[in-house]
Amino acid sequence: MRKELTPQNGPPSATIGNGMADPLQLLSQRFAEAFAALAGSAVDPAVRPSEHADAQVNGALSVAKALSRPPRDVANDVLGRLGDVSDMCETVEVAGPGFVNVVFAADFLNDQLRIALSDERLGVQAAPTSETVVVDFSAPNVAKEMHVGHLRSTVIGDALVRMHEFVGNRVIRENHIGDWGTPFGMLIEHLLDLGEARATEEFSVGDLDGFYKEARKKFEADDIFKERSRMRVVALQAGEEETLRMWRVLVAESTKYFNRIYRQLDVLLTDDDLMGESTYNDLLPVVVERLRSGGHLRQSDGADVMFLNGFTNRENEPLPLIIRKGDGGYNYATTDLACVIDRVERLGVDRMWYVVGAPQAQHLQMVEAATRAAGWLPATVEMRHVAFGNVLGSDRKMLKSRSGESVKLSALLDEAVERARAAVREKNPDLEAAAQDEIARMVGIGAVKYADLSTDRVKDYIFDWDRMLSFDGNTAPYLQYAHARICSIFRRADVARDSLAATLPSISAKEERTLVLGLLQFDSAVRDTIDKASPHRLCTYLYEVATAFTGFYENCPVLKSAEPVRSSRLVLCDATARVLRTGLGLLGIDAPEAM
RNA sequence: GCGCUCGUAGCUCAAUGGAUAGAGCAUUUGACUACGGAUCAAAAGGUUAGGGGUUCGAGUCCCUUCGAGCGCGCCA
Repeated sequence: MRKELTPQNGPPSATIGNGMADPLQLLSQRFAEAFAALAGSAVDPAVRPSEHADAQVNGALSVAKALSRPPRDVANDVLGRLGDVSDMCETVEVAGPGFVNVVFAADFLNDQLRIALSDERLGVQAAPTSETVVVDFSAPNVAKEMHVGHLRSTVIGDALVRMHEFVGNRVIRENHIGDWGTPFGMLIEHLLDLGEARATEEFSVGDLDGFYKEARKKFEADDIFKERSRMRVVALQAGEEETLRMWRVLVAESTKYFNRIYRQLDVLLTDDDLMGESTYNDLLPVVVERLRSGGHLRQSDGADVMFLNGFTNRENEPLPLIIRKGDGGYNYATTDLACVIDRVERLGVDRMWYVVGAPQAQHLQMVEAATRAAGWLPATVEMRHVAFGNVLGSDRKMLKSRSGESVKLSALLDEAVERARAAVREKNPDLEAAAQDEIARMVGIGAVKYADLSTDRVKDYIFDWDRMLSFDGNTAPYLQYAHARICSIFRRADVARDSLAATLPSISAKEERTLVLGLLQFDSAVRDTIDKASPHRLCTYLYEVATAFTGFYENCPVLKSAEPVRSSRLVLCDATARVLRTGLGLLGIDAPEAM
């Protein structure tokens, strides 16, 4: 069976988040003082990774302009005010038009690595204050198949949840499933026609699209059925008990199905995270009443609407946000407003992140504008659209199955595992069948997730089995392989990884220093990824670590080296494996110990 | 028509306003009886869609043209 679905970080403890930072940040702090002394005000030293050194400081160039002085003079002046940095730096020198190139002292890097390794979070600092973050993601529809369209929201949202939890924020996952609205009249009537037993069976084999399409077909072709459906919607909204019971059957069967997909995908979502549209029904009249009493509602073509500054329709007239339809019903905008009230007033959020496709941008902007205007969303609370692009086929059009339909998520994940299984069987035929299955699952699911997470989320990406399952390049299998290789070294060495706790790393070769410098930037990588809500930044970082490890592995023999080098290198191996495993874990991807 | 997003090597993708725009694949050349060959090294490949501007410095910011995708009143 699968492992349990708990996040990997334990509860905060005294041993984590102990204030260490990556070398570039520490360097930045030192330079900030020198720049402030020189310029008379706070200046960002602009410390960056460099191809010419371990780090470069760019601040002198921008300051020079303001001071009307030659940049190199300013850079030299800064160095003069820097004080003694020999504890940290081996060399500090002005280069080019006014850059300052810095090479760190090996002992300093050794120390920082030792500190990071004593921390179960590997140096990643806790959020300054623990914030309450709602992440709204996945959101499939009841009685409908989950398809590739749900992949990105689910995978990206899950990764962001894991990262927020990792840095100590209080995260509330919200799965805003589509469990209400006019289609339920037709779905319930179709359920009645089929009989519950048969309908339940259809759901359990995962053929939800068939169920939905049959209902839709009858609705369009059969006026009597259509009328029954309308009446059923009225009964549902009126809370008629038998109707509600059948509605619950539909929801329960659907969520069972969603959960199967979520376990298959290995994401954290459970029934506890369900916050369907129906959850907010009682709040909808409150939304209207508050807006009305606040003087925010206007009448337009019989509907209650809000007009918000800056939104116009195709005739260049003010574009309304429809709060209550002409027929008295509510639509999704009203529900989204209720969501904001719930999250702010009941949950006390600091941040709301909507992991929703890019086409919803205008809608979410209007929801934000409306709730800010109504005074429900304080300026201190962040509302952020974590937008993403489409999954495309090799033809650069929306990914479709051969028959032209959207691809079922379950079928796609099955295929991923099957393809991974074939690769594992071919490459490592000695593995036991059970191990092969488990590794195939980790590799196949990991490949799909990583392909989705490793490119800038706002862009479309092209879905390509061969590329995502390749062991070369920026892929999950490559990172997993690097991790498995390290585990193999320890098996051969017959050294327990935790026995190295007292061993101090000692950098000598340049490949070691490159690797260590990379490992020490885990903190920055994670926090930058959260700041930008861009998982691909963490992916790029992990790929760079794996690449640096490959360079180390090729040039720095581990097991063949004499002590104390051997032990020091084993520490670097252990550190790399921990960063890779933890980093992949933050993306929701497992790292097998052999593959 | 208005608005949003995107356009980087043959392909797929990176790149906090910083030095010579980086990777992988594919191509070409080479290395080693191997701490896991699922390897490594090297070469070649670019007017960052075009044009203008801001800046000491622009793939990145602003304007504009072209191209692609998506939104724009009672579905969600």
